[in-house]
Amino acid sequence: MKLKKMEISERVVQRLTEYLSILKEVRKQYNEINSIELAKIMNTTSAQVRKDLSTFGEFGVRGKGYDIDNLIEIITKILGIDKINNVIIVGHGKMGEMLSSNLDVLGEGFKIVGIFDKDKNKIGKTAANNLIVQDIQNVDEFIKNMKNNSDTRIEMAILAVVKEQAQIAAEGLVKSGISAILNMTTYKLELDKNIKVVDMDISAKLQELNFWRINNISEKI
Amino acid sequence: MKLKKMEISERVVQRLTEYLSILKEVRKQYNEINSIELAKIMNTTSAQVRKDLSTFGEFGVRGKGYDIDNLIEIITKILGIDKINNVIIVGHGKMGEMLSSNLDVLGEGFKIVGIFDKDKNKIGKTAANNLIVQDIQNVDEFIKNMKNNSDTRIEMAILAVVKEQAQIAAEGLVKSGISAILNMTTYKLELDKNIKVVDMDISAKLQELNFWRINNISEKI
DNA sequence: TAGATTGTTAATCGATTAACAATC
DNA sequence: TAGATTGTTAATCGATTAACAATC
Repeated sequence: MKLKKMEISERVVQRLTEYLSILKEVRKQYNEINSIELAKIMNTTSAQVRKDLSTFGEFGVRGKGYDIDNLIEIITKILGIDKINNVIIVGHGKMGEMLSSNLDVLGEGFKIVGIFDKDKNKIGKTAANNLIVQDIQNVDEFIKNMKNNSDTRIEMAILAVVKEQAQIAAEGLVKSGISAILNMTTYKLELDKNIKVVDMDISAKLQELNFWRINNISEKI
Repeated sequence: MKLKKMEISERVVQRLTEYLSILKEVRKQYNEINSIELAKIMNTTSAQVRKDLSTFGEFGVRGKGYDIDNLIEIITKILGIDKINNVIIVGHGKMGEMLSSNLDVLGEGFKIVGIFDKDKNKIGKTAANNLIVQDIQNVDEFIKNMKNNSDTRIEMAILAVVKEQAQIAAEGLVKSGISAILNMTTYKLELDKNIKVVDMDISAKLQELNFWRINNISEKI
């Protein structure tokens, strides 16, 4: 799939993940959908739906709409979750445990292939997904051993350490070859700009929500 | 604090939560900061920092910059986390358990005052934070009993049920008086527009991250 | 006062939307 | 063909940034 490089905005990618989730839901009842119906569920305009999708190609049929299965397949490919992407979990506290024990939370397309912690009491224990928690000191060797086979290669990490360890842990991961980090800590990582970081901060989201609640003004969409 | 209603964008509020997190970190070393330094950590421009802050008032000193403690206090107030906001957790699976056992995850300003589930095996058990898991059928009574005292009133819920139950559970909460929901499910809730919803979808964030990784283009800031 | 940095205006940039030709 | 809905262009709207007067 060819993407017009540098021309895709963060917003479009975010909406793409929303479209996918909605389409999977709607598919339970329907085979087809048009931009007007999809826009309604998304709380946006049909023009935006069509524009977003047309960023990646022509997937609709004029006069008819979109085939839902087709759209699901295409978005799945665009997001790279048509194949399994290996992920390691770094930090096996409450958050890390939730991730390794909750089979559904990562969704399709991702597989946890390693769990690391620095706590001697946790190292060696078997997590709910049957992986053994490894010493964070061995993460470099682990990643490098896996990197020569595209099926085992690891480029993504979920960072679930305590805030205080976030920066140093992230730097170590980058040195070992990790190029994408889902940052579950509240620490704002400062890394080389070719490293992709997406932040996932529950307390920040709660703060946002609270702001809108107490100010009782409608969020712009 | 007076806000110019309807004139605050979602982006500004999101950045406000980031400023707060960064300022708390920087405060460990410094007392003051200027818009240039703050912008550098935020990966944005000093103009944006000043514009964002000036949305809410004049907090800086010309020629000097901002007093960090002062800024922290102000943002804390704007986000309404200078007081305790009561929250209930609905759904006590892996995600709900993580939330009720991880003391830090909600951050300051929020307090879990109730945990609800519909699973008979969970109801009556004591969670890690010493609250007893209650039958979801009692949530309406619980919320209504609390609502006449501003210290006990509950307006926020964290929705951590399985996707299939999300819509129906959310509708119930709204009927009981909940006006703000942090939605941890992948289901796109459809509720009255005066109900505030913030989505927190780990799989969606992973998908986003994966997109940027495989396309290796820089996200716009 | 001179130097520095804010707060704000105006210019720019980018994202959303309306409108419509293309076409199923 | 007539009706419907896409894909895309052009217009609009909103957010970001540059620039600078205000002022500490």
